[in-house]
Amino acid sequence: MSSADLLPKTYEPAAAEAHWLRRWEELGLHRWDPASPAARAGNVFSVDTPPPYVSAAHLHVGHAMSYSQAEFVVRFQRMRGKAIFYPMGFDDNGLPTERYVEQKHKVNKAKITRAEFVELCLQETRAGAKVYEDLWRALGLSVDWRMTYSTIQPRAVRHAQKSFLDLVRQGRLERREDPILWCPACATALAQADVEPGEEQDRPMHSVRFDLAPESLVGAAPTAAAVIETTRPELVPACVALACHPDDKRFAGLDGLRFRVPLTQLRFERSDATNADGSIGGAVTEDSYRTVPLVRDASVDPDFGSGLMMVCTFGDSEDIAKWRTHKLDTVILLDRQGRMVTPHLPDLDGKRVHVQAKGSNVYSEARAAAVDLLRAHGHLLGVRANVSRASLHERCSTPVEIQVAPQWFIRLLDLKEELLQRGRELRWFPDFMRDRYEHWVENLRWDWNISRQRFYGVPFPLWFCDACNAPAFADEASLPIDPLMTPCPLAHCAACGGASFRPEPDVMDTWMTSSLTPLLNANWAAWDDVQGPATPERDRARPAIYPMGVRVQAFEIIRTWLFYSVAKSHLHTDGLPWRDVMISGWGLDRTGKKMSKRAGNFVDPAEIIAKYSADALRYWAAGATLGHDLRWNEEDVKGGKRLLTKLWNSSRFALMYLDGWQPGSVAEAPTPADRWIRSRLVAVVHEATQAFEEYEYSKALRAVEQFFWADWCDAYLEMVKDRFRSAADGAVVAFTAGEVEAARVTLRDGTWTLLRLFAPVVPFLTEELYDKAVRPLLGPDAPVSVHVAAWPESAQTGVVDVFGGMRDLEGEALGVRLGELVTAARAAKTAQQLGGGRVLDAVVVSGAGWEAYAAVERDFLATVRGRTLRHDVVDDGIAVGTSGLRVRVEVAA
RNA sequence: GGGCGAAUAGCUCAGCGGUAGAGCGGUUGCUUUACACGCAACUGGUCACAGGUUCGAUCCCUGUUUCGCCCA
Repeated sequence: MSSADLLPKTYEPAAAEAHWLRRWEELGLHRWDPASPAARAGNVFSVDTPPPYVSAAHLHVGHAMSYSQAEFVVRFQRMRGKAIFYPMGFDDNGLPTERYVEQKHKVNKAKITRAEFVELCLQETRAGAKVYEDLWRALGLSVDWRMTYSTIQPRAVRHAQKSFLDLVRQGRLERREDPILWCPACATALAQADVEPGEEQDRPMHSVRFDLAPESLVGAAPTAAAVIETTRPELVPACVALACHPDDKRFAGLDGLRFRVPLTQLRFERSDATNADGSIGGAVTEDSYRTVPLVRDASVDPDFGSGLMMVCTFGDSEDIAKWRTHKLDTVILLDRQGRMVTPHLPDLDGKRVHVQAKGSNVYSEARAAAVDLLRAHGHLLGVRANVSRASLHERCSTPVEIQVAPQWFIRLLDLKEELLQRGRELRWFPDFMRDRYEHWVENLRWDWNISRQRFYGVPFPLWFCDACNAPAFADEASLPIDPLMTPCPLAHCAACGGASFRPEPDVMDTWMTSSLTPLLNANWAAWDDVQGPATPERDRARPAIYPMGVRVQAFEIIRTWLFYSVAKSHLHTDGLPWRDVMISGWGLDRTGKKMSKRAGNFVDPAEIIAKYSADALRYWAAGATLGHDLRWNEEDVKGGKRLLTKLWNSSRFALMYLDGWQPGSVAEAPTPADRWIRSRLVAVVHEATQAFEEYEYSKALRAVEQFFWADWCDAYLEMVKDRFRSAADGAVVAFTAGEVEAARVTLRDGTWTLLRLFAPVVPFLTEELYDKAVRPLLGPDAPVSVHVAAWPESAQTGVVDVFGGMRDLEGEALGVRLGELVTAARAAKTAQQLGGGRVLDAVVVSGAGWEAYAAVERDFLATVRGRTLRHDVVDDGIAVGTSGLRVRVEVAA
């Protein structure tokens, strides 16, 4: 059997991909091996890759894109000789999972125990993880699946709790009653990250008159009043100040005065009698107003409305800022379900701020009632149309409110400078992403609230004393622990001696755990454990991989996942979590919108893989410039499929001429064509290497693909065909044995190098070709897989290991001339409607300066299949580049 | 309102101080023993707009407009 028969005429991706997935697993190619020479030498590339929420079952090609992009670099680094630590994680705790389970199982939280609910969450988590893992495997992600972690597993819980206790020990944690973002529908505190801007909606602007308090009227015009504009009239009774810009002269006369808050004078006296309409009876009387001061604050826009602004507790974060700055009173009118608590205003009391009407969250029964009251008492001066956006809880689209409740906070605001410095120490790819981190940290205004009033998440390792409310923290050795299941080990409260405790019912913000993924991968919590050979691989302490090599993620979670991770590593290890950060863009649909399950514009990656192969999908993903979004375009996936076919066919072609070859029996004598393509390949190897080192996989692929298609296939393979023809087969040029040998060496080494260059992006096809076509040519020491073969440029020496590793500039110049001649002659053939295979009796070159082209005459004739070359003084034919030469072709009649 | 990014061929995108590039599409040939998922030759662009710097600007600077995103 000849070696050419080893390659079937067509490539069958489905069979090949399934085969190699199995085989790679058997070979353990992707396993982290701490005992490997590279790992011992500290030559490690470790990857902190995003643990996706597994519960949403919303996988689309955008996910396939971003995970593939990171993996291109992983495969490159593996070939560069690095010991790879590449685990996959799944984020399965927190609110998103709860919401998903609630919706899918129609859970009524009143009718289910906490334990039952958590079990449902775990069940969905396992099912979701399976879907993800199947896709990641099918995509060929070279993950060490033994290292998989989940953020709800005991090891992760232990890390999150240890992190908590460590921060308690450092004095970084505080329990405070603070204004916090709150979802009235989910009845929990939220992180800034859980909030998204809503659509623009009609939110009318109400003009409300505030009268001067009589005691302020001394010396002022008795009719003076202040007018504010607000979209939240129901919060008027919660007003604690009016504010204007410090330089606003219009209000100069009002400084130091106080204003009556509308509606606060009303008193409702409940009577036992019931009114005729069934409402609760009672008389409304008037009492004294609550009054508020005027404060001056630079954040007030003097051009907005009347220039005077109402500060209430709390409508938005601007209110909180002014409340803090000016140490204002606190008046809370909303309960945790978003209902008004105004016992003195029965028309308003108990009314909900947001009614979840179908497809709308605009209607507010509280607002309507408040407007009626304001109007009835003469405080409403007008209503004008206005559109604006509310901040919504991204999981349920309920407008977010602000509540005050005791929560655990990690103090971060005093660390801004240090955290900015950490951001500067990181290497950002692309670099401009650094700005997003800088601006986020600079504008940081709140400490990190890590409390969530939910069920499913990492419990806080502590109890409260029933007598004095002092916290009793769990011992670090007892982690992981759930205080709801385990009684407090203390007999008496350290603060007051009390003997009874209650568990902290809240759970931690999901980022509290996610921010630990670098430490979790390094198994930080186990660094001080005694470990033996029996310690399972996934539980081993791995301080050697920390800090990790690279964090991979999308840009929208720089302010959360990345920021919190940097903060945690700074606090726990006084260092960076990783050296590099690689920020990817989004997968967009064909109209340029972000792809998502919710929007219904997603493309299922499994279908695409089935239709075009995983390699083809990866090829599409490789088309996005790092950090930029990529539109879905099935044509580009087809382009990937075409590339696979082209690679397959060109390798078959090369192999055909290497059949039965005894290398080295003749000394090779490279022609200009050989010298040109060899030098070009050396240049491309270097270009691709540089690009991959900078995480510029798309640039690397472009360079390689451009070379492969245009230079290697269209040019060089055509140039070389004639060398393998005998005179009987119609050879037009007689090449020497040394020249034929040179072509064979070029075909072998070129093909081998191209497979290695393409391997990170299209791992299956290149492995199949390597195994069937190239490996037999490399002898007994051939690597077991193209993916553990040495990258053609050494990481240590920078030397390219193919064709002597040096550029041949003279050869490249000859190649350019050859190319110009070939193009002109082909144009001449096309003009005469001659096929490429048609043998020409003569090629006629005219013009001065032919001498410069003489060296490429034989390669030229061989390429265009011309028997003879003739010079002519008559200028005629197709121009050769800018040389002044012209070319025409002649065939026998 | 602030920030980041983008604006280049019909489409999707590279490029980025010195005569504008690729893929797809379109046109015309070619069934050439690797490949018709191909080959050859073509087609196609005031490089958003207005100023400025420069011998020279798609590229640098300033401003404007439009789009996307992040944050107020």
